[in-house]
Amino acid sequence: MAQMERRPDIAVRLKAAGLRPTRQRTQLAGLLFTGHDRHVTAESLAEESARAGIKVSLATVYNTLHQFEAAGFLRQVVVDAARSYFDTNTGDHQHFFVEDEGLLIDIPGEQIRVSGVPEAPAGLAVDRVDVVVRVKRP
Amino acid sequence: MAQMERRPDIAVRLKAAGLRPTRQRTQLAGLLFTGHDRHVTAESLAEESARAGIKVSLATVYNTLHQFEAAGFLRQVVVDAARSYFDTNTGDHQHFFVEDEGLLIDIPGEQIRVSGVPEAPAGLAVDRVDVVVRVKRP
DNA sequence: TCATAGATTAGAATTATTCTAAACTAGTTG
DNA sequence: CAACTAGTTTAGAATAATTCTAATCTATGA
Ligand SMILES: [Mn+2]
Ligand SMILES: [Mn+2]
Ligand SMILES: [Zn+2]
Ligand SMILES: [Zn+2]
Repeated sequence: MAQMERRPDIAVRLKAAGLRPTRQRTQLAGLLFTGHDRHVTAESLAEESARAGIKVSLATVYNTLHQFEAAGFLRQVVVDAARSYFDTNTGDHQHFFVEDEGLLIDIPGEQIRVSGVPEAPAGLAVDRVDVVVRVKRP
Repeated sequence: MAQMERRPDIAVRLKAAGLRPTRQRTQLAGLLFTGHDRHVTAESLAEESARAGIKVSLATVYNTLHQFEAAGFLRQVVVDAARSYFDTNTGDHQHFFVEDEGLLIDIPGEQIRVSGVPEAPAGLAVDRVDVVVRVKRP
């Protein structure tokens, strides 16, 4: 869902995914998909919504994040045992993770290469290859 | 902590790490470091301990896993938002993660290569590069 | 054997997330 | 437009992994 810039467009895309363009979903999509790619947690998106004057419960933020993920608008990134991140960039790319700040930074997919991945164990197929470059203050 | 096979050896290594070789720590180390490398969760290790007749609380399992990690005997692997895995293989290697089963399988470090990792953002240094190959039933 | 710093533990607390079930609303139908 | 209803939102309860508390134990050196 690269450019979900315009509101009417948002409604169309939500419908196409079988999701009613409710006020909450439309406004959350507005935060998430207007402008550049972003990485959010349920908590961070809820806080941002509150600051933006969007009235939405935390339960709905969770529901919406999962629905957007199922629709392919978001993808989950597992880097921290404590909380889940959602990424508006669903294309092929990887991440720096700044552990102390809980901050994710994109690494373009073309830039990084993983080779020598062995064949998947019998009966299994590779779903995706995730690379996390953990960085710290030296 | 590649070979912690003998009990006397375990005590020595625990002491070297500033940890008293208590019954619980010694027995948990016996489970973890005897034989091949393994991947455990707090829950799985607690269950295994119970089956083995080791009397230890879940709180102590958590404490011990974290102390062993701090001592460099274990390392944490973040692959699942729901729970934390600990790996007795602290050397350079990567993982297959079988999502449906919650199973981790080692990929030797020499086998897999990551190239094109961009320079870390200003003020930060690369701590480690984690690769997770997520596999599924096709 | 004592003293004591360190360790264990039951149970309470915390935290992220999910669930429940009641109130609401978008979209359809008449 | 009014009525209907399936889908949605939400407060609050529930869950589950993990951590904390503070009371009881134990490894160890004197
Ligand atoms: Mn989920
Ligand atoms: Mn949790
Ligand atoms: Zn990203
Ligand atoms: Zn491993």
